[in-house]
Amino acid sequence: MAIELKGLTKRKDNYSQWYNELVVKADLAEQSAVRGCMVIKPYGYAIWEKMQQTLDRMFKETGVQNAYFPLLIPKSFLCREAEHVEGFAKECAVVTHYRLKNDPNGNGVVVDPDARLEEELIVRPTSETIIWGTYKNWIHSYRDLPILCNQWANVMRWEMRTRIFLRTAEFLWQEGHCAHATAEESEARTVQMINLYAEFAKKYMAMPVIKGVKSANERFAGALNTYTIEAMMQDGKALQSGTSHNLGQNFAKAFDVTFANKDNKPEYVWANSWGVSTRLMGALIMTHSDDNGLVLPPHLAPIQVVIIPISKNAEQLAAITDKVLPIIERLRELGISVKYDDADNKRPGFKFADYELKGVPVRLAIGARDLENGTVELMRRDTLEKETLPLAGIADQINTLLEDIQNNIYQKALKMRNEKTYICDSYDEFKEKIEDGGFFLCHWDGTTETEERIKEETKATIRCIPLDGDDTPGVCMVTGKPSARRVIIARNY
RNA sequence: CGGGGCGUAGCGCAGUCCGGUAGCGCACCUGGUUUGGGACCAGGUGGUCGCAGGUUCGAAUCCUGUCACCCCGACCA
Repeated sequence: MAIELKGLTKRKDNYSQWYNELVVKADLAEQSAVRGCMVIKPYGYAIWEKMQQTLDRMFKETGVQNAYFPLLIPKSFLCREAEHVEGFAKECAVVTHYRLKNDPNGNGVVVDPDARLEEELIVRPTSETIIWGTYKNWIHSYRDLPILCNQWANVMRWEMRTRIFLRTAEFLWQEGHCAHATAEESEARTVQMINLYAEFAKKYMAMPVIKGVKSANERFAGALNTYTIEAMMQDGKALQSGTSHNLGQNFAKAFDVTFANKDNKPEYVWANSWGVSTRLMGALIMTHSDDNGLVLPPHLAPIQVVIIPISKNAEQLAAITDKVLPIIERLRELGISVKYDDADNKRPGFKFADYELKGVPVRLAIGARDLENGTVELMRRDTLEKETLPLAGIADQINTLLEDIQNNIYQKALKMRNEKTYICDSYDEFKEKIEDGGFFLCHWDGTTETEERIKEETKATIRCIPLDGDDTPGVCMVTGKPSARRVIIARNY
């Protein structure tokens, strides 16, 4: 069943189809000519930049500095940590040659067989190995610690199936890599960063998340422990939105990174890594969008206010512009990004629909009627409510309204998640209800076998063992064995 | 890699069963009228029908091969 809704085609039985179309129509991104890769278009990138700037600031407030490490990783580096190779080996792009030459048969260029690399290079799927290969040279004494580095980079994972923003072959992300003198310090940093991500999700993305620990099955390859934030999309599926890994001494041992402690005894360094990616864009889209398109949280919207003049002729437009300019000036003083769209080649109705599709939080429309009355029409994107207000003081009102919208869409997302979160003690009931999506708080005996069985029978996985909330013990929903506390089980992207 | 689908103008599609001048809607260009929710009228541009073979007087259509892409699985952030 396909329903045409103001430019979007929403197929009720296929959420991802709808999502893909929204991405394209809101001018965020498109498929590239390269398999599984994505072109992020200017408007989409502007949102990503907002996220970047915010996160970057938050990182730096905790003492993290930015650095950059190579794109290409020698194959031998990747092999050093056994679990790590195992986890990533199956999805790596490999550079084998360094030169092309003209095809002797005249068909363009071919790889020059004489230019084979002695050691193949891997396009980084993540940078732990190259970074620990480098840190070895940076760390000699406890005085060199901690090292708190972050890099903004692209990585590549040759996924079998890709989905725009959620799982592309190449994606943009930040990856933080810290080296510490003690296990306690490293664990504290790991937790600090997952808390930071959760705060970012809540305050900026208006997206509620559940903080938790991954089960052994879902853990990062080479980590002792993986912390995660899990969000719920509108179709009830979970989306892992950020992770922070306590790597213990695994990478220090693999790359032989030791330091002299205060007693001049050698010790392996303690490590953690943490990252979020352009997947957050997917999360943003799938958390807030409605049938009219994107709904952007004001804190991340590249355009927070759009002003659309409605005029019959040039003189009228000039009169409107006169009224609008002071408003723009005041909005900018308040730090609000505003676009005055006085282009005369699109009609107002088109602009209304277009900015709704792009998720601009507040729209002002001003025409002849308003000129007479000294008013302006304001529409808020989250509720689509329209109101005619006096021009005087409108900018300051908008300032408050933006916060209101930010808060409202968070509450809306939270309400949605709460309504689709169930406490469930019966496996039969679980199997039935999981079909409609949602988070299920269930007791689990903590074994990989049970987790695998649930996955096989229901396609749902343990998203995380929550850090907060009800932690009373019980018995496993599947096996009846003892359970330490309820975990979150859901189908996921 | 398995199962299903699809490939025809920038986008969305019809035409394929039953071979006979390449079509429609949107977009785009020109002119005019319009402008408070995706404007209207008139005229116009644009396609070696995914690619390669084959059958035929003649192929988008039939046959063989091949390559993309999409959806569902397996894998994963």
